Amino acid sequence: MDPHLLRTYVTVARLASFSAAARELGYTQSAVSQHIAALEQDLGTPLLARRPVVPTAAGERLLDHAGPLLLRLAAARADVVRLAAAPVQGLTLAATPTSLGPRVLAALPPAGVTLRVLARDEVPAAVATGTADLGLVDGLAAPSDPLRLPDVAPLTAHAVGEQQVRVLLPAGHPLAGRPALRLADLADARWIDAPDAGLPLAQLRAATGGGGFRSALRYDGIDLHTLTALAAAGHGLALLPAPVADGVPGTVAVPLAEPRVVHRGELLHGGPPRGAAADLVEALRQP
Amino acid sequence: MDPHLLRTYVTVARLASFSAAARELGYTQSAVSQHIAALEQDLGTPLLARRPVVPTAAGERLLDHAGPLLLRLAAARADVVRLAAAPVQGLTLAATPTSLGPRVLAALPPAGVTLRVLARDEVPAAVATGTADLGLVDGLAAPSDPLRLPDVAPLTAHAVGEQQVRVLLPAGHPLAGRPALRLADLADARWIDAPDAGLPLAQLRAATGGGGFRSALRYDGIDLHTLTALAAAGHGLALLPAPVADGVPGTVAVPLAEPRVVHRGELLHGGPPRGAAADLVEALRQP
DNA sequence: ACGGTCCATCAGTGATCCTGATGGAGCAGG
DNA sequence: CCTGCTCCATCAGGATCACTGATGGACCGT
Repeated sequence: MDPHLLRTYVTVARLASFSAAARELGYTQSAVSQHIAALEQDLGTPLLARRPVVPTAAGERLLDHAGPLLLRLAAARADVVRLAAAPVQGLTLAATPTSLGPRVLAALPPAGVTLRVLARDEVPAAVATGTADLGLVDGLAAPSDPLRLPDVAPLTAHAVGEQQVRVLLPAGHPLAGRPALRLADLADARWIDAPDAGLPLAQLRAATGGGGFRSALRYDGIDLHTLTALAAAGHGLALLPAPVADGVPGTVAVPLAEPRVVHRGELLHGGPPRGAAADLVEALRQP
Repeated sequence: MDPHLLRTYVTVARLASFSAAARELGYTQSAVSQHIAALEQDLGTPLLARRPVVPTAAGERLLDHAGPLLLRLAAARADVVRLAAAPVQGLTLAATPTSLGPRVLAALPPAGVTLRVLARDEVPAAVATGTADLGLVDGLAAPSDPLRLPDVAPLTAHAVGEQQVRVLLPAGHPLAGRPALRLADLADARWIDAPDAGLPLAQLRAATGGGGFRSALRYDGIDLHTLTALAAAGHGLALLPAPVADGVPGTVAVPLAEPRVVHRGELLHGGPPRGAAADLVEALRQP
């Protein structure tokens, strides 16, 4: 199970074509065919049905493994090389949209920062593969409970702050006048499902133990302004950290009383941070 | 970064010797030397100091990655092969010592079961690599919260039961008469640190947010009888699921009132279970 | 000084991995 | 039915790679 073979396998499966994969990878079609044949012989089972090119059951299973595997491989390489390479100029920060609270923004150095806003799952990957020097992720968690992150590589996490959670209601909503809300009261409401922007409904369902939380609209983007505008227009409720939820025009942000969860931010890095990254880690570290 | 090179690298690092690694892997010393040289050239940095053979900083970092990486690779292979191979005769079950509650024991088929009791981290690895068909892990968690398991591979988990948590006190302990205990009251007590037997103190500290929980004795074994005997003899307190803690001679098992955690068991499997494994999954599945 | 051990290096060879060419299968159009 | 096209499998050949076995230099204990 050579990683090269694995890589050509996933591109063949993705493009559903041997020849297209060969073009993309810079091989001849012959080489790709041999790669797949070698993999199938090694594993003792067909992985792809030909004509049309579709993964078999075993092939599907291999696809589940191959992505994380290749990611980890890239992460290992990047992590080791990072130690050896010269300290980088500048600082690349990968962050989820809701993780950029005032405290982080204040601590950023005045120049030389590249900021890439990514979906929640992509941040650890970016840090692991060295695409970013540091990562900022956030999410709902019980107080002083670490976030559950996909472990693509051994990353170090520091808590950088916990913020209150607010329910974002359109201004005219019947519950808008309440001083606080319990999540159980809102199980029957319609929610915006925005997995990439930090609001996966599945997480809410898990937190409250099951039912409810129907989705009114699924938002696959990442932009928070759009998300709050959707909430203001009555397309569904949203659960957001206080600094993001407060002051959105046309909405009311009501604190969440129950369950006792907080919006927690964590700073990720691979090896020991160096240069500007080290300064930022030091500045943001929980006192 | 060929996995073969990675494999010889980890064995060289483990044995601190090129020649010993060559013997173990069935290579010549020359080949091992070339493997390491190839890796170092590929990554552009020395990984090992020679004479004595000790990993450099970059090498240490690579070691952190290599283990999980090779594990995942083996897991991917096993998972795919499992789908293709003939359904296994019998059933191999990997379990932590505390995970074998009465419900599980009752559901086991009357014959043909191989049971391997392993440390908590080794169970997912055993299931992923196909050493076991099914895995049973357990641990403390908030009610209806999934366990945090090392994700060596995409495994499927089913909850199989939640049990009350008891503090195991020696019979003469001053707190033995209490109807219930709060963990915060016990932060200053001495605990048995038994990471392999399912009682890692680090987990307790995390659950209560920090301090306390000094360790009186560290128990590296896996055997529960020894652990309860240690607790009875006053070598420290232990936190155990009710079915294990109740009825241990010379001890009193007091329910834990605060924090509200349960002892949760989960059943793990890789691909879709087949044969006897499928029956057991069906029988244990939470109704 | 001298074996002994250990790792690095080198030459040689068998295996491997590519490319380019060829062939068969399926498909659309005539 | 035949033809032209696309797609994948297979084959032959050549460059490259990965091993072995031999040799050499560095260090260690005697």
